[in-house]
Amino acid sequence: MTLPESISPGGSPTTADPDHDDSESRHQWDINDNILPTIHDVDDYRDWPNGHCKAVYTEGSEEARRHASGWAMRNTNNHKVEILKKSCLGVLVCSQRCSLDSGDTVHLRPAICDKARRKQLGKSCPNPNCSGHLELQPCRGHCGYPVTHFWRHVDGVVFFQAKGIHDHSRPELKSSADGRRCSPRDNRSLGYERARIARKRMSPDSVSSQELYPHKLQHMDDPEFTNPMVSNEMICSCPPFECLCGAGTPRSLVFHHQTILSSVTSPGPLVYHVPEPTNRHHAPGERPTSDYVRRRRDSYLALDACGRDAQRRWRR
DNA sequence: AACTGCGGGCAGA
DNA sequence: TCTGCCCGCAGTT
Ligand SMILES: [Zn+2]
Ligand SMILES: [Zn+2]
Repeated sequence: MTLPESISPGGSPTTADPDHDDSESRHQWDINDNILPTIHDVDDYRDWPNGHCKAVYTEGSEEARRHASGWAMRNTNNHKVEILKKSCLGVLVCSQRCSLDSGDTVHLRPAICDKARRKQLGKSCPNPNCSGHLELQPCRGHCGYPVTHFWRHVDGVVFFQAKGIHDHSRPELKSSADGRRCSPRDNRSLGYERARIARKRMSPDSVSSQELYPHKLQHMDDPEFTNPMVSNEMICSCPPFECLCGAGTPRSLVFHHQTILSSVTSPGPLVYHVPEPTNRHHAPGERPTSDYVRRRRDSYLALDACGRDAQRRWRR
């Protein structure tokens, strides 16, 4: 497979370092393999896996046993008994994409149950100063389809594999969604009681703070990954390292994304979006590290075929 | 009432 | 054949 020339920034070397120890080299298996390797060391459970990643858990992990995730994942028919498959439901957002003065935005957790989810849609935005309603921002993180999670139990170990990069913000955690479900003040239809709603404060867990980010490169597999370019306003699938400087809104980068977004008719992974020059994602004057260059290239490779399919679909 | 997993069935690639 | 997705069923929380 060949890469577009422009992915290689500034003529930097793009040879991969075979000794580099990352999750991809640690997990040489695929969830569909007939024989999975004997596992010696396992991973700590993570709420927010993102990107094409794998993990091995023990059945001692409550979350792994329940096939849990921070993302709202619903069971889907895999036509395979051994492998449980789930797909992402996305996130509930305000139709007006409102934000508080603090910059907080709405990102409620979609109900897993179809019936319950239908009831959520159309309810008023929890922001007292907003007349918007809740709508579902679907996940299109895997070739235009929802991100999928696969779970497989073999001899007491739990193999986990994810496919796709979520193109939406994180929904609130299940625990805080449960809390609101049980809270009587939230059980009424928001259409009826606007006055009381207006007095209600937004639940702190249903909003996200947009802090200022230091110049720092972060991998999407990082448990603490937060990409300001993946927000309700902006969709960017440039994988997997992005600079978090300036709260993700350096003017040129935003302009670049808007240009890209307006050139496609349907949202989805924009895998051929190649910011140019690549070191725009770095602190001014800093060269991209060879690690950055290598992993960026690898991630483009991983998404290459998938992205081509998606682009083809959109053009029709 | 909602969550979770299962599996039949259908459609499109 | 593979994948996405809809639907209903049943057991659990
Ligand atoms: Zn709103
Ligand atoms: Zn998603």
